Amino acid sequence: MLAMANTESSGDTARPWQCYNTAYTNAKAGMEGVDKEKVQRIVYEMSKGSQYFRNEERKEAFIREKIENMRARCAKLKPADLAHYQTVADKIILELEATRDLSRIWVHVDMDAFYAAVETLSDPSLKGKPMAVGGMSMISTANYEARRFGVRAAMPGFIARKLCPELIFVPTDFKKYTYYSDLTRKVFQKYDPNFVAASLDEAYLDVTEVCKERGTTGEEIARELRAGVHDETGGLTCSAGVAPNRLLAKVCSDINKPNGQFILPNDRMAVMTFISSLPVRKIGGIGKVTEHILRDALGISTCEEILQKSSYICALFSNSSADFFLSVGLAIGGTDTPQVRSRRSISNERTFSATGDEAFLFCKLADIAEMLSTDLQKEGLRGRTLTLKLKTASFEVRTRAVTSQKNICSTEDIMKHASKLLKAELPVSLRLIGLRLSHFDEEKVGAPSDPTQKTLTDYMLSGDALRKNMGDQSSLDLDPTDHCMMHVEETCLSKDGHQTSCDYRDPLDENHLSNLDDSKSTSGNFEEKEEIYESTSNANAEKMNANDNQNEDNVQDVVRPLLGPGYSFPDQFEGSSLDRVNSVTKTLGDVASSSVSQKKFLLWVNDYKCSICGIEMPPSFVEERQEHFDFHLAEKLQKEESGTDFKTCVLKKRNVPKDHIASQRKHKKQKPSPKEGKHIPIDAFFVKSNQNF
DNA sequence: GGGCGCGAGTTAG
DNA sequence: CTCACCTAACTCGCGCCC
Repeated sequence: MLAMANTESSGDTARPWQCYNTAYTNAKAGMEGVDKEKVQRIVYEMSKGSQYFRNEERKEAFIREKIENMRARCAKLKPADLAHYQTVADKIILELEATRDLSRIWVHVDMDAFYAAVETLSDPSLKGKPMAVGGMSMISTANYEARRFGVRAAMPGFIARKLCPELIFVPTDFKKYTYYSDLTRKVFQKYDPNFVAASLDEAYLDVTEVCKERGTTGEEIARELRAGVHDETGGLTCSAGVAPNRLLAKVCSDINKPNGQFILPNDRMAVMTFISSLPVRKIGGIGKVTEHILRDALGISTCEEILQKSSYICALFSNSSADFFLSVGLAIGGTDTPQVRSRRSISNERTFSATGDEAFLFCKLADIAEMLSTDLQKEGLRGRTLTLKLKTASFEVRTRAVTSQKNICSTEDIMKHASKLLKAELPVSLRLIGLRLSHFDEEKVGAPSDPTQKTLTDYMLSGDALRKNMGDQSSLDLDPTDHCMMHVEETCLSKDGHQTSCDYRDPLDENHLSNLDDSKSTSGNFEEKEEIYESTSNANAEKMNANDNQNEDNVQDVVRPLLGPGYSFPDQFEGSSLDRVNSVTKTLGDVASSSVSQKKFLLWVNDYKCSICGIEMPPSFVEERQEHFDFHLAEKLQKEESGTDFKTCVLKKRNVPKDHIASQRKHKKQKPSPKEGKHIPIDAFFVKSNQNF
């Protein structure tokens, strides 16, 4: 964050890096004694000039402006206003104080450099050497040896290597961490059967009862528990914080990291002394932006100062924010029995090298839709609001949402809405696409969310990161689903999920047209909905299966005749074999649904626009080959093929009675199809193997 | 003026 | 040799509609 006061002459000239602070230039456990200035300088040198850096600057400027506004508002406050806000603050403080509960003993357990420690356990030769779990583009965790160089989680690997050239990179192995996490949880269970798992390597335990039963202290319990974790896991260490509430316990577990513990007694005086000198940044929920705002707008750095400036807090922030800040100042946190909060949304996103190739983007979108659908089915969730997230080549993030009348969960339904949203943004050059589903079906509320950490790790598991870190070969056998949460009953579960989802989706499909009409009349969200029709004819599906075994020799042999003269063929498809053709005939569709092993092949058709291998085809191309599009790719096919080395092909086909099309067209803004009735336009379809172009 | 939908921003690891 | 900065879930505030 910018250390300089906003109005002062900028220090850019002398030491520009001092102004460039990212999340990971902040001190973390194990980073004491790090040459912070040197780290900052290197991070700055590596970053400056990049699109990422420019975007960071843009964000910073925005925050500075926000702070400037707040300062202006502060300056305008008259003594009478301040007196008013002081009474408001005092009232809130009294109310909060009344809720203070010092009767519970909470323990926050945090594994030390968890992923790195697990990796060292399975490969002892790593011991004592600086090591990071992750790859060149992102690091998940660094061990303590590496942290001494300033390397830490959420830092891009190439910067980490610059900071520490000796750094050993170990790829993420989620399965392993889940296994060890389960071992630690077995230990937690003994002290609090209702413990709250915050992530794979963190948990909160209410040990009040255990302490009573055994007539012992939180300190003793923490010691015993840590020893238990160490034994059970065969050598992993953890740190613990013992305090009267979860907010404090979390802060405390960080104090004597690694392999240590800190106890804050259940005594108001002790608690207040502890909190008063604590920097606000140490509090969970206060990140770099909030820290910046508190410091530069209000001159607040420690928790004590929150209370001292409580009138300003109430004057500047919303009720809920003010409540939060004041409770932090009072060191009041959660002490209740953990209410298992059901998740509110579920999402999936992927980063790739920035491109404006629409075919590629739709292909990515389909991948993400499928992954999201898989996750939804795993959890048995359906939701109404779909949000598309985009990150442009310049790192600007956009989100676009739609809320539909019915709950959705299938890949098709997701794509139906997602492709609309994406289409509206074209043309754009993107480096990330994500999809989120929220607004869940009420009947399914209460499903406990899996607190498993799915953050940096997931990125490491995604094809993109793997590809970057390893050769093409190795990513072939990496099916991301392999690494996903290992429920023991996974297979049965996912089957059930599938079944149920089909059960309720199929009737909807039958009513598809009327559904569309309904939602159209009741909601303005789907103006162009009429474009999309699906048809999943069983006859066609069977036809396809009958021809399932057909083999093709070469991508080029299939595609070249379709391209006709005048189109060049990208080199990278040279010699690719079409060994997994699974459609009826040698049509475009076949090519599309084929896994072109090792090589990415992509075909996209949309409103008479068609591109093959990134080459855009003229409208006549599709028109001339109309018969080739007359096929369906049944979902069945996807299911059968999932788990093989290629992903999926989604086809949206317009296949409705002529008169219906005509009536729909009336509402359409775009120009009607040139040969109405004869044509069967296809909305979009995609294919991919696991490779980059 | 409450509820809802959407978009942006924040946090954590 | 070079290149390379993530992902999930939440919260807040605004604008719209009844």
